[in-house]
Amino acid sequence: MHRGGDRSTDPSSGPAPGSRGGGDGRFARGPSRWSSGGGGGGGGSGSPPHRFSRGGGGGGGDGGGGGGGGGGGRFHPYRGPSDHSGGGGYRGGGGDYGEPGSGPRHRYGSGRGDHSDHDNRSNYVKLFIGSVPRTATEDDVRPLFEEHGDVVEVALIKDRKTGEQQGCCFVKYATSEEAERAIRALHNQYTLPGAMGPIQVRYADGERERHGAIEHKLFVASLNKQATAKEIEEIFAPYGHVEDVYIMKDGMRQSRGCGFVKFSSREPALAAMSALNGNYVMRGCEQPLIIRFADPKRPRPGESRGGPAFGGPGFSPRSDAALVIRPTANLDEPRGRHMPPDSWHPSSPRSAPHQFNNFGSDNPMAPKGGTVTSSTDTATFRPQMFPGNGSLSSQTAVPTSSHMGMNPPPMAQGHHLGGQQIPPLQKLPGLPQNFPVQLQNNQQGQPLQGPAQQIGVQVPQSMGPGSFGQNMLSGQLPVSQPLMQQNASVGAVQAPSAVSNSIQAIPGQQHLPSNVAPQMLQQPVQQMPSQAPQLLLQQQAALQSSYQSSQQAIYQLQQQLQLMQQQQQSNLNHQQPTQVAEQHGQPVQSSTPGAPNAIIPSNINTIPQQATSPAVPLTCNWTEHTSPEGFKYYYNSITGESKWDKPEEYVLYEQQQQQQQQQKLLLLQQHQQKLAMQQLQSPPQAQTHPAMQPVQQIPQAQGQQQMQMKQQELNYTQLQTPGAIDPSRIQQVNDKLVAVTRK
DNA sequence: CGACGGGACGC
DNA sequence: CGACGGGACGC
Repeated sequence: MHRGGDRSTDPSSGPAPGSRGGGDGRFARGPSRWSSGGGGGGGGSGSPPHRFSRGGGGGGGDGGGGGGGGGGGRFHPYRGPSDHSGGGGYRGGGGDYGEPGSGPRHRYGSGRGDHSDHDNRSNYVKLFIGSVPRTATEDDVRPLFEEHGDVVEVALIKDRKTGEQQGCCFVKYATSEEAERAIRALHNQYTLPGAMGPIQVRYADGERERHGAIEHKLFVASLNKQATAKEIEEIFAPYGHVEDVYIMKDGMRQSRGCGFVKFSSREPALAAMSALNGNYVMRGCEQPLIIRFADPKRPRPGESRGGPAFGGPGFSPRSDAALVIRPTANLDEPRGRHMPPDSWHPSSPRSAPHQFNNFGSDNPMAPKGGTVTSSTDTATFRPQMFPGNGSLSSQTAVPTSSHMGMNPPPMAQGHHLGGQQIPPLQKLPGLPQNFPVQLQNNQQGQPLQGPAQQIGVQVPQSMGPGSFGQNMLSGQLPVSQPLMQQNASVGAVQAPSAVSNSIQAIPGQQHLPSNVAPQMLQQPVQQMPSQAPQLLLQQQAALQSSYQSSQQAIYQLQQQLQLMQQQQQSNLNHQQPTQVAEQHGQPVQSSTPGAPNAIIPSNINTIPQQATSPAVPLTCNWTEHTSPEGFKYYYNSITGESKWDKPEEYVLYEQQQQQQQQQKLLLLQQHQQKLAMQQLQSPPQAQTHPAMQPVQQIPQAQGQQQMQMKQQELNYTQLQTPGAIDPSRIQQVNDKLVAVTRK
């Protein structure tokens, strides 16, 4: 489906044949796992060479005899050096591959598998490895992968006719855990001798449906053209595991200022987008990042395979962009038609950041060579807020959709991000030069510029790879978990222990999945009475953490809700469809407040046609899916019917979900506010620094007041609308919450 | 403003 | 078996 060759027809994408000098520069570029278009970005300045000889490897280097050892003393980072039982393992060049030594699964028989046990096929996970030099031998490749699991097979792909190697190979592991580990550890991070670039490690065709079929790719624009992929990754890493970063380059291999960032799941992508889009200004840039879900790659004519046939659930979109492409039409396009395949590039009116345009971050660019520095000081991060002339007056008629709101439910996202229904921009009165908080970290002496109402806040880099991002990946919090605890647990992940775990494994940062500047790993609220700037930074970090956990937790909630939907839909017969309502102890039904909707016979779902009454459709037999081409459609699990148009029942269902979600968000965000206030109220001994006080505390105090006021107001607002909640109302409330929460 | 990576997926 | 109906980026 999506292999490197996709763009082979694009002449501009091809490198000038001779111009690259054999790629030596890239060879030395270092183990960044990120592709950076064609060119080496910052060049190999100072970055250590690819990791040929590694710790325990012994034979990692030139292969040759190294491989023959059968992995004897090979270090296995994933299970410790001493435990290598992979007996038999690999022998030199022979086709005789060892079986997974202690593999938990069935054996596949030695050598080739029969059709008789085709079941077992699925027990091996095949990876496709790209950027393998044609001259490479198995000895060159296998040791690399042995470090991350028991390699069942390495197969260099040869042209069937000519017998020439094709520059890629397959590696099979027995388990997807191993495969996943290898991908994370090796993709774009290791350059084989003679290769033009780092190896590409991904699930092979066919495996992709089982693993990693879904990509969650963000298109990111307004990047600093000097930025390296690594720096970009650091910006996004706090929101989740960044799988890949690609910087788009022009013919001269200069950055075009835009690129793609891939997450491994949707929530962190959303979280990152929500937090950064329109808010985060890279150093040297005048515009904040623009972030959207990437358009799907152009659907190539004739590619409908690659996924299960259309018509049922079970296949997955190639990109979340699908959610954006098509306006979710329940509001103004009830008879939504499906868009023709030509419209993959809807004119993309940007969700113009109505926020602040003047930020004093005209810092001189950092020297290119210094790509190592954390991007901590390379950006201005502007949390989203609304201008308030000091007093977030209650009626900040907040523009509802032109800005990247906090977290509109997925359906609403389409409106925001798709840009197809963006109302005319509302000019916000008095865009604050002084107000929102210049979140800067440049410690190089740039004073906080504005009046006293500025708070420096640290950019999210402080979290490190082991923080909540991964938490989110590893699993959702139990649905039944109370909100507060959820939130607490999110915060807990930020505990220093979680972070330091990742530290200790870093002798040289470059071998980590994601780099963390060590200095950033301090506990945000660490006690350090000595230096005022430190304290400032710590407070900043604390604020930032709060903000981030907000994002994270909220998106976890969204994820939960999605999960709940799915569960409700797929386990109709086994599950109480009313957990959500019960959880809140209050009816969420709009038209029937107080109705006993907590007791819904599950068989109501078997008669969806009659259930068109908005009364009680807490579940829905229709589920939303996305075709391989990225179009949404709807599938009825009972009738097997599928249709493009959004069924009425589903619309209602969505509205309910939205309301429920809104409730949760309100609760969560209120809690966030409390947390934030706590943080503000007890800053770590910062008061001893008179110079900092005016800057820090005045706005904080104001913020508290505002927050409290705002919270009351919000509560009120919510109380006013227990029944019919219309989407725009929800959005307004939500936006207000955003404004408050982020303060 | 801007949109996809070098080619490459065997038996 | 068979497969997408019309128009189409204009201020």
